[in-house]
Amino acid sequence: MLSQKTKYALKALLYLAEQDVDHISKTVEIAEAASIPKKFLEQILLDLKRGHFVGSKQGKFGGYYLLKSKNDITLADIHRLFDGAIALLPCASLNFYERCSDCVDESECLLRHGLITIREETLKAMQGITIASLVKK
Amino acid sequence: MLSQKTKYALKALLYLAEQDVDHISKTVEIAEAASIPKKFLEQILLDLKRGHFVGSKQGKFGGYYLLKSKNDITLADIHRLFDGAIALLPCASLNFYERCSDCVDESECLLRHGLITIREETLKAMQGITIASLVKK
DNA sequence: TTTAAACTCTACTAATTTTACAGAATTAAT
DNA sequence: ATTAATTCTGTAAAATTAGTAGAGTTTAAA
Repeated sequence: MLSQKTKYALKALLYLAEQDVDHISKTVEIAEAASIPKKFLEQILLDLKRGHFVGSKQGKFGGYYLLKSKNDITLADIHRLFDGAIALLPCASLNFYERCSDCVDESECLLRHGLITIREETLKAMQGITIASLVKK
Repeated sequence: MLSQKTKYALKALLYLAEQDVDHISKTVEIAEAASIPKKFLEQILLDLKRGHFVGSKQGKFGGYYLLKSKNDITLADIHRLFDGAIALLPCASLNFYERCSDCVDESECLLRHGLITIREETLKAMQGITIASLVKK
């Protein structure tokens, strides 16, 4: 399941994607439109900025805007940024690989192969969902 | 990601699937073979029993055995039993449906449609992975 | 009928993660 | 200077997860 954070991040990105290009959205504006606690959203937008998905303008009349094209922001990207691995176990993950501490021989693990298959399929599906595809209905 | 509980449940089921039919496995035997804390495993096996995936024989020389065919136990089943919904949000779930509290109009929600697509695809993938398919390499 | 060896059940606890909130610092426009 | 915004760090409550404890129940066999 997605965490609230990821869900809020997606809703914020959707809001930004719906604005005119060059429009700069204040945090409070996004928070109200998308029903997100403002202080929590501040953190999320900072994370999105560090992930280079959004840009910001500081100071008075500042705010946030999409940095990447909405076609280039996928559900997989945002999931990885906030919730981490797509795979069901770290040992089956591409970007968050970690060995299982209780695993004697990874190549012998019956579970791992199946989980890699799942990861490949869900990843493909999640990469197919972009902010753009969500916005256009 | 899978919880430890789900991972342990799968490992326990894999162990049971590898035994001869009619063989009854003691909890301690499974725990040692699959590196699972015994007391934790007891709970897990009880849950698997309540889910009708395994059966048990009580008393001396008792233990656990597969109740369903290993072809009929899917990753989706076990995920649902221990970790709940396959979908990324409750509002996109079949078996664990719940309305989002912050959602004004569900039919208008841009996120939900995409998440339903994802759920359909991951569910199909997870239903394709059975204990049998995992055991036979 | 007693004992041993197993499952069954409920409750508890510790650690971790999630979900925020608070407030000071910084930046930029007027 | 002042105002209005982002930025940064730290804190805290709530929920979840992972695991432990211990008493109870069942069954087989001596």
